[in-house]
Amino acid sequence: MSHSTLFPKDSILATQDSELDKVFIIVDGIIKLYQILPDGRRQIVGFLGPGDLLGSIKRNASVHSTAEAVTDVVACTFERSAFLEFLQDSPDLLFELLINASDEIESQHDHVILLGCKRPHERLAAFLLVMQQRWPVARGNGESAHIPMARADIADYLGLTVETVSRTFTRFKKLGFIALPRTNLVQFRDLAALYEVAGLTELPVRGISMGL
Amino acid sequence: MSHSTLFPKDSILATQDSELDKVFIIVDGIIKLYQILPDGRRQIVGFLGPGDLLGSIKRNASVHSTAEAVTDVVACTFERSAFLEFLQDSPDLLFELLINASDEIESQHDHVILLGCKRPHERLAAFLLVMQQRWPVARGNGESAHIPMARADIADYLGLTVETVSRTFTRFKKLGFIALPRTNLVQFRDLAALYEVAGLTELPVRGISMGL
DNA sequence: CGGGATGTTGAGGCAAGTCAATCTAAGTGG
DNA sequence: CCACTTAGATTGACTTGCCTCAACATCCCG
Repeated sequence: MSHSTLFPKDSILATQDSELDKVFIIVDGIIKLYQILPDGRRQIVGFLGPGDLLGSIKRNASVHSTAEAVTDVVACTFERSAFLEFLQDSPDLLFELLINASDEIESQHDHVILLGCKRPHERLAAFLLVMQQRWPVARGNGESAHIPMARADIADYLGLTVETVSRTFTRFKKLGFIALPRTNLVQFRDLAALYEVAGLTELPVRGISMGL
Repeated sequence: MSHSTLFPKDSILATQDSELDKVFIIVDGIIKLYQILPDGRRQIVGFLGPGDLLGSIKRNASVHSTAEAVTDVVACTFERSAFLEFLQDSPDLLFELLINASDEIESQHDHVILLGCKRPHERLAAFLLVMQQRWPVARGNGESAHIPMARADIADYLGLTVETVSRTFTRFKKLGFIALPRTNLVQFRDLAALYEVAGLTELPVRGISMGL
């Protein structure tokens, strides 16, 4: 009924505006969901990780975003038709999915607010804090987060340029908020300050994400 | 089990971060959903109109956005508990809601893309075109749209200032794309040009919106 | 017919984008 | 194992589009 598949880094799991007759549950790795405008501008609408769901529930299964593996990804693959049949027989799961979809709508609202009225340093601070909580990784001595995506990905997610993202990282370093032993390893030196900058008192607790 | 209520213009149907034990189905009028940051910045995350649904499905029914009537609103009101019971007994409706939630996620993706990488005139053009299709109103001689919300609402929805919105309206007038007999009546003079500017070939067809 | 709220227009500043150069890290092949 | 290559990240100089601030116009509503 389902089987596990390995998608190597940079491989495409689904393409913008094309049919997709599969539903994936991410087991390991990170996926980015993005759309590209005709002139090349790109917006990443979200990231998916272990436990998250990728695929359209709708009958006409056209997918609106491209899903690309940021790291090697292991995903559990279902045929969409089989997945839908299974759904028909278990209203509990159906309800569960609806709850998750509600959570996803809230997450997208957060993203809209981030893009609509926050400044670059607020955006990056919020991003780093969410990354830290969402996919905990092997930690060093203090609190730290592994950032699997490239600066360009962060930029396209936050609605900024790579240069601005890079400068903001440097600013955070100079302010003593973080340390950057490697480009993709953030060590938190002053979490309180980051929460302050991000305009958050606590991080929202949400269920699994649904990517489509 | 349910009853119709009139909410006068500017009245609040739900408040950010407070409990809401009701579920509304909008019968008439327009509602704006927004969040306000501690320092007063506001982002409108969406508008709801006839047929759209307002309220949380989750058990812990905390609402994350404020819902305010842009015009006089007539809404069909359900107790959330009763609504949930009714849902339990009709998996078809449950599935229907899941489809609508998927649509809503796509709409929010569109909004994210608009805020993340589009320029002011592209944002306004897209907004006007969506408004025209979404809630068709009594039309004049040519194609036109009634815009019930104030400039400040449009600005906060598009992530711009009122000044920029106003200037962009003026620009569209001068370019002959639209005419503005009244501030809230847009007559389309060159739809093709607006589609071009908005970067759209066709408008996405979506089901009802779900506001939470 | 006021008067306050809303919308428009103008002038100027600045934050973030653009362009360009440098630095770093990770491969790749001899 | 080390030189070479290349992609990614950082830093700097410059530009500009949108925001800010301010004045004025217009529209409602009492």
